[in-house]
Amino acid sequence: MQSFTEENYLKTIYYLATRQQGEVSTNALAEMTATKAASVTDMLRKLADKQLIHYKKYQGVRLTEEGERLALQIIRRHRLWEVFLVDKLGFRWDQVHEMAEELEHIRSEELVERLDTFLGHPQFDPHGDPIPTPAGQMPETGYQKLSEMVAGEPVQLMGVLEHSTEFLQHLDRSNLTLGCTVVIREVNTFDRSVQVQLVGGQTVFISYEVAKNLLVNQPAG
Amino acid sequence: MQSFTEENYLKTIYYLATRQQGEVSTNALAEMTATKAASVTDMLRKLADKQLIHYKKYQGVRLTEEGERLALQIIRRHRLWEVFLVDKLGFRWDQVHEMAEELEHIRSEELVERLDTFLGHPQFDPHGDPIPTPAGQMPETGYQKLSEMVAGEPVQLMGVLEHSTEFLQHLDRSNLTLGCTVVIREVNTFDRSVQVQLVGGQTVFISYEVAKNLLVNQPAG
DNA sequence: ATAAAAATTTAGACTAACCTAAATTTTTAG
DNA sequence: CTAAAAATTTAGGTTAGTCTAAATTTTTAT
Ligand SMILES: [Mn+2]
Ligand SMILES: [Mn+2]
Ligand SMILES: [Mn+2]
Ligand SMILES: [Mn+2]
Repeated sequence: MQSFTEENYLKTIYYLATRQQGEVSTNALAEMTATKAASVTDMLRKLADKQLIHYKKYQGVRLTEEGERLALQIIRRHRLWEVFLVDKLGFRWDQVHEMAEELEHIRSEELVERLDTFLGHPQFDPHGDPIPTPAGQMPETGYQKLSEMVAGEPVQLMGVLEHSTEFLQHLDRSNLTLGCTVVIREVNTFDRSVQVQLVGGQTVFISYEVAKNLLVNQPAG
Repeated sequence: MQSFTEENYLKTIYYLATRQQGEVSTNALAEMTATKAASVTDMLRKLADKQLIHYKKYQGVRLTEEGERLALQIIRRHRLWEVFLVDKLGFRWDQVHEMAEELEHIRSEELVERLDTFLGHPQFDPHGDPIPTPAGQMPETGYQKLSEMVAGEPVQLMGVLEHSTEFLQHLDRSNLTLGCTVVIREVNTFDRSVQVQLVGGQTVFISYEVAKNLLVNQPAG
């Protein structure tokens, strides 16, 4: 049985590990959890004692199998609750993250499985993130960043890498909705901004900062 | 902003205050919260500092208006989540209390009001307990204990005073469901047990221990 | 009315999760 | 290959919420 805090560390270690190779550093964790490095060290020793992470002093940290299973369980709960808040209660996709941060810690296997059934076994959360399986597997998506695509291709907007209210509302104002198909008209070599055309014909300018955080796939392949 | 622990104390003070006259005692709180009297004293000083209770050393405790408002807000959340778990997720009425104990602390005004709308503004939780208003008023029910009724009257089973799994499952096995109408056939003067007849004709024997925890009203009046 | 019993508070300590400042180890740059 | 910089850990504290044991106040019973 883990505390809220321990669960949040596991989730954060998972998150950072998927965005880099090798071990996760103490400083990176301190920044993400908005605490100090000394506090992180304390917690790492505790999680290592519980066999949830591999930890050698000064060498960074990596989840054990059990630690990863727990992290994915928490992410599963987070994403299912987000689906509930959007699909059932009518919240917007930019409003749900903070509530899900609390709901993800409600501990009941049966609750989360019944919620999953109630929601119709969704595969993705409102931000396009895949929902881990009950057994603790993260589905592969094969999505690519819009910022890495070349002009000419039609792509479908599938997910976001940034979940802040500001970013999501910016997409709403640009008429960029998850699932929509766009054709890449031009990639500006100077600032790496992208110009895309929506199915309706509207042209949207997307800065590199934004394109970097948009996940797409190619409907053809 | 209160902690989980402070919220639980407020709720417990409210609960004990409605079941007796006068102030709530330190020992009663210690028993209900499964802590020790010394710990309760610490917390009472803290809640008094925050003006959530009236507290004079050795004299017991009473909620302030603000304290009562908060207590009722937490009870409102608890009962709405219980309705959600039973009506939407299909849990039985004897399974939901522990989960609601956690869910009641999720802090978002908008969440609870959207949940209320989603559930169709229910007036009662799965145990027949009235749901406080958003403004923090506890609706009056006028229900009476089955143990105080006399033979001959038809009554409707409206609520329970005991929420344990064992008690609720006992009612299920006795075919006593909320909302059902029964006629009181006999009240045994020796052990105060009650014999009632269901609409289908079945006769059920109810011990005083059980009858004391059943709330009914008289359909006529 | 007073002594014993019960209830309550105070004193002093513990744990989890955090902090700052100092010490240590690793990395980087000349 | 070393010295400075950066990262990390250790040392020593803090706060919330809990505990036990001792002191104090209130209640009860002769
Ligand atoms: Mn989220
Ligand atoms: Mn999400
Ligand atoms: Mn309950
Ligand atoms: Mn209830």
